[in-house]
Amino acid sequence: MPAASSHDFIDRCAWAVDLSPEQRERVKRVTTVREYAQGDYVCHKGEMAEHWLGVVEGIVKITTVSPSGKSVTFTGVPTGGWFGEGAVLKSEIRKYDVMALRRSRIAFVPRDTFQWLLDTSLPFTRFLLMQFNERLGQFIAAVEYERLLDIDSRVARAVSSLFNEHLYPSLGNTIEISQEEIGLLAGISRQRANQALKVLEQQGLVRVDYGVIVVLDLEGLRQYGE
DNA sequence: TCATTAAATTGTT
DNA sequence: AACAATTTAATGA
Repeated sequence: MPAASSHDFIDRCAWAVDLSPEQRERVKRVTTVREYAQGDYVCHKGEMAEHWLGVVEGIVKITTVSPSGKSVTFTGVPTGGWFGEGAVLKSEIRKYDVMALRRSRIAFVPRDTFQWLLDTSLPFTRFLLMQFNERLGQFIAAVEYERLLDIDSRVARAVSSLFNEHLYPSLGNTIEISQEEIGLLAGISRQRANQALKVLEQQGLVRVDYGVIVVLDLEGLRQYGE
């Protein structure tokens, strides 16, 4: 079914540029793409991980349930981001839930192909190492942000975590995201997201346009509230 | 290119 | 949650 042209997004992935034509061909052949509506779950905690997942278009959020029972967002993953490598690598179950914040298309790379790339491509292995390192950084930031009760700070974190030049290189300093989606991401109401974004805009950290957020001071955004 | 309209998003209560 | 205002995108003259 998948004509080569329908999987062109593979060519634009940072981890694919250094693959051999044969490797890329195999990836394109076995990769499937599924579409999800807003609010749909891409995968659930506890499921066996059979695929490495990429956001072809849209945005998803990765959440876990804290011991106290409340849902806490680990991070959002925008277009161009890949996730789920941890569970695939170790043939484990998913450690989190993944929900689409808007209509999104998700790519599924089968586990055996993922393993094969790891075995045969040094550039791919390097990419994965980088990805793990960046995610570790995000995790550390998330642990700190857990104790931040201030809503404005949490929104600042949620937005700044979307801007990572290694994990999501295609993003630049602008992201198309509505305030409702910010609310979903940060676990707050759209109204409160609107309020928080105004505060951040007044501080000169972001510019809020129609359906768009432009980051003016990424470092300031990351450190906001500390 | 401009005007009209519908849909999405934002501002406010 | 509801409503009004604003912006965008699509349509057709």
